[in-house]
Amino acid sequence: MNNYSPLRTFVFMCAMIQIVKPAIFSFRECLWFLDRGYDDCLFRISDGTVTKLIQLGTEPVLFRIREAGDHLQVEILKGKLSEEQVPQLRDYIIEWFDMHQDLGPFYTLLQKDKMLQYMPKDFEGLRLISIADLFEALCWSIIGQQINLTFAYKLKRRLVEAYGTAIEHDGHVYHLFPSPHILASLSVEDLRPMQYSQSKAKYLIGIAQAFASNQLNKEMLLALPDFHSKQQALTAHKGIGIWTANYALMKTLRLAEAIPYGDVGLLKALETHNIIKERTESEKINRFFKKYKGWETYLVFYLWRSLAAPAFHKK
DNA sequence: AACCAGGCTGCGC
DNA sequence: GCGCAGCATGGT
Repeated sequence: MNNYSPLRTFVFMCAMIQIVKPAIFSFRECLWFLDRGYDDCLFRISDGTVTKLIQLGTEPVLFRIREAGDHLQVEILKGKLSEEQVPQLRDYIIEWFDMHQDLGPFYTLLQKDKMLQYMPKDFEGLRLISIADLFEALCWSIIGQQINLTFAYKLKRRLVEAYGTAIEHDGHVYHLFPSPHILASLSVEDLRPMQYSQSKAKYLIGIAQAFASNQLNKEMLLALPDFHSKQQALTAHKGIGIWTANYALMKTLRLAEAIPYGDVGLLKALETHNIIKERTESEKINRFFKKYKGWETYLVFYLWRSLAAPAFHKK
């Protein structure tokens, strides 16, 4: 074997991965956002670490990330990684916390803005947390349509606990988001008892069927040439409007132009920062976002961050 | 107890 | 193409 690498073998056997932190990156800020008072069932935050279950091969893998000096340290708690899966998990984490971006230019823009110039200091190092799985992102945004987030997280938890693969570790249960195949086989009546509305249940099952029959997937979207065609590929499905499509394009493909227009959280934040007075001032909103070309969804994410309860706001 | 919530569809113009 | 009613259900 001429490609034998002692270091790589060592890393593999210890089931430990290290990722160097980029500049302007705060693991603490990212975890704070993930844990900002809601009850997300797809990871667990504790003592400055986050623990999550994912599926890379046939077996689920449970991993935990902690901060250690200038890098993140990833520990495998359950399951085995093949040698090819080590870099896959690395890439997954880098994508999850959007570690490739250089936030410098974004902060320069924010500093020019009287109302937002506090953000680079107060939210320093916060990254746009992504949802790598397009199916999960779409389901989550459909679940979140027109209901408050507390309730939305409850609905998600019921779905995940009923249909997602679960493993237990150290007294805690960890879940995978249910596969399209499983959700595609459900009927509306299966979801009604979980307080899903008739239409929401229908939309979710319809999207699951589109994924299960391979009419829709992330690769397909990536292959489309421009933003508009990606958006249309999504809004072609029942239950996906502009808001839902853009939310998914923001969280999964991390596209800057995927502004979730009409989002009540966004509108509220624009009001509290005196950027608009009425929620109907769409021209004003467009003009505002023009100043942030290339960083629109990052700005949306930071505006969402600004909505979090002041009690959580770090000094 | 009214009003709101990280909207969408279908209809009438 | 645009505006708007109707929807469905828990939170505050």
